[in-house]
Amino acid sequence: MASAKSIPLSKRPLTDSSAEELAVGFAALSDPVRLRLFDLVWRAGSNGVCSCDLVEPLERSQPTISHHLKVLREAGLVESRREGTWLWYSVVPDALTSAQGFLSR
Amino acid sequence: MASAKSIPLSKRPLTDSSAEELAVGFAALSDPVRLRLFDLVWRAGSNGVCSCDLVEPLERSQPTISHHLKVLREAGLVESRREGTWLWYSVVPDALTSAQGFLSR
DNA sequence: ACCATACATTGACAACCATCAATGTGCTGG
DNA sequence: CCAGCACATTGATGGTTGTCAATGTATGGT
Repeated sequence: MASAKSIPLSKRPLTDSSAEELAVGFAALSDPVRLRLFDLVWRAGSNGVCSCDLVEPLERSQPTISHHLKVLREAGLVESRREGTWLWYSVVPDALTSAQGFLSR
Repeated sequence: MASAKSIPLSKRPLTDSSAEELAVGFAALSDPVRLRLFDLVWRAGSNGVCSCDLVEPLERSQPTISHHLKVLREAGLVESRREGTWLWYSVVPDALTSAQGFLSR
């Protein structure tokens, strides 16, 4: 007999939970300011970028940038490392793999 | 002299307008219900799927599904074709290429 | 003409979001 | 210990969003 489990994962529709997980990632990238923010962090590579260098190019207040970085962090897209007074942000490795997997099928 | 124009596009940070365009696409995919909706339409292939078959599996009211389909349509991700009383939805070809391009660098 | 079906639109409401000024916290140098 | 810098948090505000009940519109059959 053919049970539901015999259907390959890729042939089954999105489960509620994986849709939820993917949506969190996409939501983090759904704001233009946050996208440019993520782009700047990404370009900085593994060294990362000091958040003090992110306020001016995005033309937003410091609290607003801090808020967006928090959203990106809680979505698991970026992480931060202390360096004295400064915080250096970098992209979490493989943070985008599930999104990439969904978009390219 | 080296002008800004000599820098390759891929090496320059996201412009405001392309960030806006990408954000619209990601925003359309930032809701779990809408993601599953898009997934179902996608799986239907070029034939498309009747929207009457999308209400029940997503456990939302008909107006809610209609609303989400409108969001996906206005984001340029899906399109609809009339077939008598029914509307058949399908994914717009190349709708995801810019998003894919951004995510895989 | 009438009715049923498929889908869209409206209106309303609670929840969420982007933004900033003001304030708080933690670190460093003197 | 204090002054200054980097960054986070709070509170407030105007705008947006997901949802549904009610209603509207279009199409097809009888």
